[in-house]
Amino acid sequence: MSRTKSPPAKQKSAADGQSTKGPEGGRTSRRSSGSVTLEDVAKLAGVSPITVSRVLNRPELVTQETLDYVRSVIARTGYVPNLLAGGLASRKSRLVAAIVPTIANSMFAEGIETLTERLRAAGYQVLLGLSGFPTASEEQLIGAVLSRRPDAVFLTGITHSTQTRQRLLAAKIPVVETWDLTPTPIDMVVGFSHEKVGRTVAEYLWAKGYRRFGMVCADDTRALLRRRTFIEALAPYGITDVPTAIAGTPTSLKRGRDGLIELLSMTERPDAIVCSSDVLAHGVLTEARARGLSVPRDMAVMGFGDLEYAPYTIPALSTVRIDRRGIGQRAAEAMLARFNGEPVQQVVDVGFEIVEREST
Amino acid sequence: MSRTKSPPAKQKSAADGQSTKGPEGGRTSRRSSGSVTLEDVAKLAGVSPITVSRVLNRPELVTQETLDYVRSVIARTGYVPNLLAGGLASRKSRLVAAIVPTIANSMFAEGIETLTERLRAAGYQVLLGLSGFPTASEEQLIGAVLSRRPDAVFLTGITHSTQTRQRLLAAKIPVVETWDLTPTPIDMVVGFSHEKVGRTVAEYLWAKGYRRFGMVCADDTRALLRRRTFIEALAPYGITDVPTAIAGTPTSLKRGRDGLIELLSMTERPDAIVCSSDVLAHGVLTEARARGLSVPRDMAVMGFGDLEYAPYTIPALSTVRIDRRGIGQRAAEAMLARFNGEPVQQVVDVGFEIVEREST
DNA sequence: CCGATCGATGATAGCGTTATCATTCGACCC
DNA sequence: GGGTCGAATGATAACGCTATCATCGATCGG
Repeated sequence: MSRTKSPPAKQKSAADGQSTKGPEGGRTSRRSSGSVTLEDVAKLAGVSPITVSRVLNRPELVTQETLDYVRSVIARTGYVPNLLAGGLASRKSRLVAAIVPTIANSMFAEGIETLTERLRAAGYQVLLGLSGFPTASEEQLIGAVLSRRPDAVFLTGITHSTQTRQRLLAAKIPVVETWDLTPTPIDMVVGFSHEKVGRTVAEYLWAKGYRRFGMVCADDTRALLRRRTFIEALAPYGITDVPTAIAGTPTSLKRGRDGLIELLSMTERPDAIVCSSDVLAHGVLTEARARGLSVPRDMAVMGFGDLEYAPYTIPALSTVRIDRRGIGQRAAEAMLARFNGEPVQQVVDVGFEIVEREST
Repeated sequence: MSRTKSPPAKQKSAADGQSTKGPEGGRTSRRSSGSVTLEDVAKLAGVSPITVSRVLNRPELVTQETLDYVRSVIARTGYVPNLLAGGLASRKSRLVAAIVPTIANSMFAEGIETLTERLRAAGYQVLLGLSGFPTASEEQLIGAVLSRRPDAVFLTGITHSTQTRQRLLAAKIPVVETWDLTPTPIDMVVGFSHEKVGRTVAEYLWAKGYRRFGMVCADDTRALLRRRTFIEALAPYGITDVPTAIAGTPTSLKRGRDGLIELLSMTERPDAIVCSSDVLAHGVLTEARARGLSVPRDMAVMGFGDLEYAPYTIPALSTVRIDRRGIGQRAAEAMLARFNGEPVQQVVDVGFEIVEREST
């Protein structure tokens, strides 16, 4: 506890004698911002700037005494570190970019929430990029985002232009592709197999005895992929045609209702309707009710996602459970592991699960 | 068109003679990152760094000829500007922080989407902060966010701690509070009056002839505010008691169903149920159906928000329309106006509108 | 025909941090 | 008892960009 040097005594006087960045300090800089800098804190505390930096970032290297005193000065001055400067010097921005088509439906939003929260707890923040708007290509978005020098990138899907891949590769940072699976990710991938989902749903419904199928499917890469394997899996059973109403994106309850209307107008009533999302399924359920159709007696309905409300619709919606938050969490963990130089799994399959409720 | 100086000729040779940052260039820096910098581009193009900077940021100051050539070098080298460095030097981060409780329901998510998209088009990006997680106080979030030196901040709500207000004020940047209204914003506010919503809904339902009211209300500042004025507005009519089921946040269809169950267990069946969100209302509608209650004959249901599905539920949901995307848009516009030094309205009321459908 | 003006470009000096190496000083070991 | 080591702190020089002022011709009005 007893130390020769006594920082507190020293700076108290310094603190009193010199106000924060007045015009008195030698020559006035023509660019200074007026806000408190690390150097100001250092002067007031009577230590070198690097010590203040250590107090903030590597406190274990600093004496308890110095630590306490510098911290008190920081509190007193209301110093807010400048992470632009810190990031420039350390080449670590503590920023993670997340690129998703949309956050306006909980499909992706929950994963982003979990990602954001996990990363925040570790001192990172999330830069949001929306690729679903037609005005911004993923290409441009990547450029804008990389100029912030993020420490990692979260991507939705596995289909990216060659240029996008190259730029991400060139950035030499962890990249996590999500919501799908591939043996050849840019870097890492956290998702599940849409092909498998399609096949599993087909087998499930076939086993339940359904024979005439219809689909309400979003106009979306992954949804269409599930549709393809769903149909392929039924081929061996002699099913050659699965009438499909293509709903636009973003999916909505209305589009689900419209999808069923369209489907029923183009074909005899199927005995099972497979939807590419719970939202669409909810719409199908609603439209079925409006038409006096009983689900599942007249027609079964299958969703995808297992959103919050799936168990609470009438009838309760059978669906495919996806661990949406798990995707965000695994992605965050993979990034953090990489930051720490720990080994990571390149391909993480979060799987899925058929959830049978009342609608099938 | 004819110029004495011929940049193209000059640098072509330079480009060929000197590869990007090899070990040959004098003394090797001990910290260089290896990625292409603005200086590299400048050398290759045979111009000064500042000219390259101008090509990127103020192209109108540069000759077409120089512009074209420098751009070709940028493309050839795959140069990605470093906005950390740029932000540090220019004191403009081109970053906007958005703090919302959650993005997992479209209430806030759509506004954030619109904000993000509008700002992106103007060269700004959005840093996402989630205040809804109990592990992170808004206080801490503000600190983390301000250390990025954002050019503006988007906040949800108007209730913030004194310290939060002070720190935001001290940052001297545009701050837009949203989703509520106050005559004394930190800086600007874009929202609507919850008090007025409560009163308006009360008058509307009273005028429709409803007399026994119940509420399913989220445990949320603004929802509770609407509830208060709703009840106050009914007092003159002799209504002294409005049984309320308080639903937790985040709201969900399940919580709406549970809310109705709770409400019906605590009181005689009201003839109108007012819900603090469409999600809850949807749950109430669902539970009513499960109990064989006819809406609105046995019981009217009123929502809040006018989410996408409100017109498509059965019966179609009467609700209060809020221009959710408009809030994001106005906020973005206010920020951009401030960046350009244009005058802005401190208080923007986006209003609301009762939407009468079938459920009332 | 000359000073004023303007357009294009450049030199210099930061912006606020942290990486890296250096220094100091007491403890400790053989 | 002298050399070694390690803990704590500091000096210096980047990090990659832009603000600011300077420079250099060309243009132009009187």
